[in-house]
Amino acid sequence: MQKSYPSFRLREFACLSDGEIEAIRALGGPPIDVAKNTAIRSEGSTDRSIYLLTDGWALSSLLLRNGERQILKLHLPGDILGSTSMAVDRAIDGLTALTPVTVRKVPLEALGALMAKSPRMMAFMLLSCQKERIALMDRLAWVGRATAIARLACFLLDLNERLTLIGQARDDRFEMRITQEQVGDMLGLTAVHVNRMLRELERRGLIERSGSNMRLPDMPGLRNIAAVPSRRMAADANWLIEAADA
Amino acid sequence: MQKSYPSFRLREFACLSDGEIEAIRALGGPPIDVAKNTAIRSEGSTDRSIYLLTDGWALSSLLLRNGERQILKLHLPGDILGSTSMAVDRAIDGLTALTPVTVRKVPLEALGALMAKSPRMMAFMLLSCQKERIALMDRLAWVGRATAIARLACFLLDLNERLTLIGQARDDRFEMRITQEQVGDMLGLTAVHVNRMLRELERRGLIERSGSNMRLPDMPGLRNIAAVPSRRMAADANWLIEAADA
DNA sequence: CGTGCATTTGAGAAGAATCAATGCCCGTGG
DNA sequence: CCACGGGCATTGATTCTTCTCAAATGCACG
Repeated sequence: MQKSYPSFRLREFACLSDGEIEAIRALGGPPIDVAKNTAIRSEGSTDRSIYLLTDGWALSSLLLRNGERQILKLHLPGDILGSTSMAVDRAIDGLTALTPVTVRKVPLEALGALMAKSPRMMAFMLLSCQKERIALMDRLAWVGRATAIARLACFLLDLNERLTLIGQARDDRFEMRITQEQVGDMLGLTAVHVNRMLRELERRGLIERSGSNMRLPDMPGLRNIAAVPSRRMAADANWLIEAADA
Repeated sequence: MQKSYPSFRLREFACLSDGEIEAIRALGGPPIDVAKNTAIRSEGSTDRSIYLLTDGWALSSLLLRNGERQILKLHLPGDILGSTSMAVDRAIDGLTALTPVTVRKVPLEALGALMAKSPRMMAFMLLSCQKERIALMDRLAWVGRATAIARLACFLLDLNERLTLIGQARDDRFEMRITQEQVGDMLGLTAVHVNRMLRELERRGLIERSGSNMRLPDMPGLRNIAAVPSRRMAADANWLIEAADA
């Protein structure tokens, strides 16, 4: 249970110094605990703050007029939540705690001031935003052009990879802290169909489950089903960082 | 047929001065003409330049391993193409000319230098990136949680709105410079089904077509079918711009 | 030991894909 | 001028995937 904001995501472009990482951490207000299944910030809210997710899983979602909901992203510790809202006057996406969660709030003005002072900081935010955009592109491709079982395979592979990075998965084994209905809302499927496809993956020996524990015993098999190659972002940000330094 | 890069998109956050807009225009190299259905830049290419779309329609797409393709965005004149690739070492998305197209190429280094010199310029890129991210979120929601006919309604409303902004649509009337197959690749549908749903919309009096001309005679009706409310981004970017100025 | 949420299962319906033709428009070459 | 071919749109018949509705099971928790 780490209670200080983890730096995984901040280091991904290797462009921030330790001091800068400390500065971001310092931006965050006191830790706020949010109970499971509670809104951190609701959609349409005028609270355009950004939240640093210190601990627990959260999700960002969007409501449709027909009453359906699309989950935009499953957020893990170290993620920066709600940053899209900097471009509009009301929060685009709702933020909900999936598990008990700890966040630190960063007012937009504080972020603005830091970015103004440090061009590298702004460059980091820009690269980070582009990276989120890529993640969305990938998911749009899953949802638009892959079968239910392929989407599920993509989801599990992606989740495993992200959890491994933050030490919440080992040997392709992790805890699923998300319900099948929520997975459905991420992938554009119903809970019932998610269930059937999970059982199908299990039957084929591609996953193993016991309670909320998940294991991926056959990664090549899963990758084979998944429609898209997982992409690794070896980010070479020198073109921007060096310019910002000059 | 405008051949200088249009400034619609550059003005959307009201944060760039005329001089800055001129500076962006100046970044672009000589106009490059690209024939219809030709790649501007292919997926996976090491060319990480950015392209300013001066004239014509283009699209950004992603190939899946199963041979399918997901179209990520339909680009109109004034759009900035390919900027996601700044965060990775190979181009994420392929760029293709949908009609005869004119682009101006901006090397990443030139963009980096401009952004380093002008924090407002970088702020603009950041806000613009967030806005694209929102557009992707909306589309993920259409594709994930709306029926075929609702997706089509969303698409037509969105296209009409964007075309109106650049003067290529008047009185909800515009030219569709995209095939039904391509629309399908955007919305996660087959060309056949796109056709059926278009005819259904026509039958219900929600659209009128003759050749490639499209008219939307019943906007309220279309909006009623479309699942998501169209969002307008009244961007208040003062929190960032003023900070960058200080 | 209920109570409430999540998962599981079944049966049937609906939505969209697939397969296969046909028609239409338009540019090209004879 | 007209036949021809290619790309796109249209249509029908059929199949397949996924949803819907409904009910049962299991499980955690007070």
